[in-house]
Amino acid sequence: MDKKAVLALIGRIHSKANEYITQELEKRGIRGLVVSHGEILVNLYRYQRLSMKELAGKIDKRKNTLTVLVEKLIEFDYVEKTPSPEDGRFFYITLTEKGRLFQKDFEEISTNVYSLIYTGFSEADQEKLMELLEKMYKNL
Amino acid sequence: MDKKAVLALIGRIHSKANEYITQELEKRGIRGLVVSHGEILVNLYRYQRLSMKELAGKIDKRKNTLTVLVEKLIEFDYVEKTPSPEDGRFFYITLTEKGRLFQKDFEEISTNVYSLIYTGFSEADQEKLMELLEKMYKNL
DNA sequence: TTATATTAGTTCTATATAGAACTATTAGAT
DNA sequence: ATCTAATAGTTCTATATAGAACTAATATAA
Repeated sequence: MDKKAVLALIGRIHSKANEYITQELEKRGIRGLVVSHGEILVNLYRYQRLSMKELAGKIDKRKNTLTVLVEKLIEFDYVEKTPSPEDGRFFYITLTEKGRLFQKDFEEISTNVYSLIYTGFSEADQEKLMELLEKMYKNL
Repeated sequence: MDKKAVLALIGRIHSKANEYITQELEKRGIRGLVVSHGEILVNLYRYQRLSMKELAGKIDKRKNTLTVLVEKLIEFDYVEKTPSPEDGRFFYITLTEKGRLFQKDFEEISTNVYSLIYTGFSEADQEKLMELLEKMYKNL
């Protein structure tokens, strides 16, 4: 195979994986959300409370994109946004009860997608792949 | 590093690489085009004449997306579209003179981006990476 | 031969995403 | 203390992308 196809391949994996995850979300009745919304929620499961800027950093998207993504999560009642009392520029995003309710689903989907993509991969392969991709990312 | 970060990493590489390529295009005065347009042109450099459906297959995008992408390439005079005389359902996309003129630029950009991302990679690393990514893609 | 199915492509609509310009708030310099 | 910088976030606009429904043309089956 042509080694010059690696970027195309990465793009295809990216979009196929997103497609798979979106389908898994729909299977569990989570409609209208895409992977980026899921990444936001997963970060909130881990950190409980994050500002817009922190979230943007975590999921590697611009802050205006975050505004749109979080608006949707608020609309669907997964998260809420409250202004910081200490610094009027900050807004804190936290999970609602409904948001917390879906934690298990998101964890299961994550487990499923990883066991799918890593089918046939040894531990060493998984580590090697991460190592090479990290090196590639740092080159960019 | 968490092996469960591989999809996020792939997404980041994908978008960083696209960003880099778009910047390289702009440096050479090619404005308004993104990587997908470049992929179309590169396929036309190789195959000269392709139908919309064939192009969609080559760049792994839906046919309605192709319609939009090709419209832009026509608008900027990189390609032209002519109906097939044999089968009225097909349209053939071919390069214009201006399109051919930029072949060298696209090839240089491709060479540059690959020498960038593969910095510090041995031949064996490059092959291993392709092998692992192909396996991952087939799993999806 | 004619009816049906398939195929190539477009149109319409929705949306994630980003760039640019903007507001509002806080920090820093003098 | 006041002026300027920086920072957090939003709004506006543009666009790649896809799903669904559509048109037009060809292939297939009866």
